[in-house]
Amino acid sequence: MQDSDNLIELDDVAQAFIQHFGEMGSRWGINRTVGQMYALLVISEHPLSADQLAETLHLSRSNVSMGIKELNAWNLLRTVPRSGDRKTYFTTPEDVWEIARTLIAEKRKREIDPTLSMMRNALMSESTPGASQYALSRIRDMHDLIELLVDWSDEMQTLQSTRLKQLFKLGSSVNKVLDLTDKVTRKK
Amino acid sequence: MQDSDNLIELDDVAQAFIQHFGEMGSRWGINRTVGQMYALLVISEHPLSADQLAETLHLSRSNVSMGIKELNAWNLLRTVPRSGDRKTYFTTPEDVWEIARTLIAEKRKREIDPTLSMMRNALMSESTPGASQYALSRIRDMHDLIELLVDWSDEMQTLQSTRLKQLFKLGSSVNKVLDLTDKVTRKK
DNA sequence: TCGTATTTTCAGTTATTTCTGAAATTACGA
DNA sequence: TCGTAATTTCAGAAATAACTGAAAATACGA
Repeated sequence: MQDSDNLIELDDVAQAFIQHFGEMGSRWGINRTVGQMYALLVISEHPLSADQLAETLHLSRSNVSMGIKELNAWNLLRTVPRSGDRKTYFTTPEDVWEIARTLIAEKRKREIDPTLSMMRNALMSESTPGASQYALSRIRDMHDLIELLVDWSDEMQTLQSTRLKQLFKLGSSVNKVLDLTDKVTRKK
Repeated sequence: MQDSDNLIELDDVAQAFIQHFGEMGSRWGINRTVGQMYALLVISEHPLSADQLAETLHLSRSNVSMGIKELNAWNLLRTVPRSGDRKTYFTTPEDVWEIARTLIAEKRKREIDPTLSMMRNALMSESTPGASQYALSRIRDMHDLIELLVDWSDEMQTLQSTRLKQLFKLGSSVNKVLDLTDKVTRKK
């Protein structure tokens, strides 16, 4: 079957959603077309083929191919095979919490870990003569803050979505719980 | 005093730190030179003039000017006037937690709020005929998740740094506290 | 295994962003 | 208030990123 892909019809809401993801793409560090592709896949009830993505979004087939590569590198796609059809169809995870987890993990890998390790490195060479003590202390502050957040985020990744939801809903009233914990654990 | 700015000497650690921020800049959605400028200011013990930034980092004066404008738009700079000197000198907040708070607030404003409001809009027009129910439900899921995180983040912003540190250190053992809270508050 | 539908690659083009020098503007000390 | 140091603006140049079509590679059904 070579060209019987049915073109996807986009209603106004879909149109706006896709366009927005395209425009925000640059701010989020992905390119326009990749943003649009993901947006379309998210709101599409059925898996789509690369051709359908290209046609619907008016992109070249090769552009879509690279976009898929990119999204795969981010672990953001699910592939759906169809028996008797050579094409591969793509969709996104149903659960938005799963998507969020993936995004956080991948962003961390790309945007944070390299920086952490660079800073760790700088702090190791503390012996290096000539390195400003002030600079090192700023770097240490930064390193420690980021490490704290990253470790915390790792632990959150292990919690179930329902638990996470509960925790986030709690918000700053955690404060009170902490007060309580303070008194209970009685760390001076 | 027109050209007696003393050039800043960069030791190896400083060099690596600055270069890294330059390279990561693109991933973080800022440009190379702005990243370098901020890195230098962070690890610099004393405030620096625009000329010093330009000289030290080998940037044109006009580029530095635009960089400062950008960093100001992000609320990431402190301006230090010097009596008897027309130049303005720049530095960053000392407290890395303050910097983090600012970054989070500004990123949210630029990268999340617009999306939230677009989605809210889509959900309002629920009456709009022709809009796919499936799409709307995915948008609602996404909206609710992001709103939850954003609201939580807002509340965190109100906590003191020490409290935040405590909370993040607690990590997933919050789980246990939650169990406890569950039992205490006895919400079915 | 063969033939072809499907996907990927990549060199070249187009679009976008970043950076610069020169000119205009601002603002401060004398 | 004047003169000039300091800063900003901006049009064009340079660098980077995104996108395309054509050709190569892959892989699946028959």
